[in-house]
Amino acid sequence: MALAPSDMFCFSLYSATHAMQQAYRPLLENLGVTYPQYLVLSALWSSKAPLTVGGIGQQVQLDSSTLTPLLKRLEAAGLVRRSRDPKDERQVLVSLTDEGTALEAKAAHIPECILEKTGLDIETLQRLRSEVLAVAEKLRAEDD
Amino acid sequence: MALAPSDMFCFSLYSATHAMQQAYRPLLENLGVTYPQYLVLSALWSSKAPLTVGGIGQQVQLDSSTLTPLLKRLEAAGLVRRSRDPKDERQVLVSLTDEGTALEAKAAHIPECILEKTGLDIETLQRLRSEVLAVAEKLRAEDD
DNA sequence: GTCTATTCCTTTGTGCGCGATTTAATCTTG
DNA sequence: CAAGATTAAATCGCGCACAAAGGAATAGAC
Repeated sequence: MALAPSDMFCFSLYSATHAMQQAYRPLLENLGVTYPQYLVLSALWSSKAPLTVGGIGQQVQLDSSTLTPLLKRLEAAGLVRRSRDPKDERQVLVSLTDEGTALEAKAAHIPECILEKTGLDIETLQRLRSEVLAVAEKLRAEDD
Repeated sequence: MALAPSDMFCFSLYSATHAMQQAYRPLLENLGVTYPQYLVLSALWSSKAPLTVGGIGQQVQLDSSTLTPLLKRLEAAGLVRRSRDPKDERQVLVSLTDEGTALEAKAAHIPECILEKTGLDIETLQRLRSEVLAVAEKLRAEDD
């Protein structure tokens, strides 16, 4: 394709992200959720208290126009509840149902499966993660 | 969010890919194309001969169900032509119009803009690219 | 207290991205 | 050459992803 180095780097991210989601797909199919839904559930699993839509958005870097329909699908699947915060009726509190909480156990083996599929050791993965995340943050910072 | 290392790595890819597309957005807006459309055009720009839908798909790692509508939009924008290959009527040949060819010049500054936004030197970018691409290929190979 | 600005979420519209299926052309095998 | 298999695109349905616009609740300024 003869792209410039920066374009090639960006395409590698783009391409790897798709390959990564394909790797998750069969594992998540058993849980009946998509990769973005899994990210949202992960945020809820590691939070004792309910989270607002905006709070979830900060963690997964998605805005409410993406999250609202996604959360409605999770609600329709019986995994989360959505309710207005009585203290501030602008906010919507998202909490796990029993079924949503129980799903964490069924998802417990996923990270190890993914680790295996990458064929990398944890140290390399962590180094790459921090390098990639640094680029992401730099790009977002440039986005005046 | 307290993810496992492999999950954190995958999330970094996911997150960086979105940040990257946001970085391209203002640059591509001037050309009137999206990031995936830019990838398809890049493939055509560096090919002297017309490409088939499948050939483009190999380069950008997308299948025909994604490319067909994308190519129709590029055609509607007057940037490409689509025609059945007379040698093999199953295939569709995609070629650049004059306007599509001319767009390459208007896109010439993009890689340098992106390079600047990342704040990285070319060597680091190339190393990261090859590491990320290696993971992508490993994941796709695992996808029996 | 009222008026305005801000914040939070939702809605709408467009464009990916992909699994699954369909259609049409070509290849294969007997 | 005819019948079935294979290949290339297109189609359909669903779920992101995000810009832009809208509505409801709160916060701030006076």
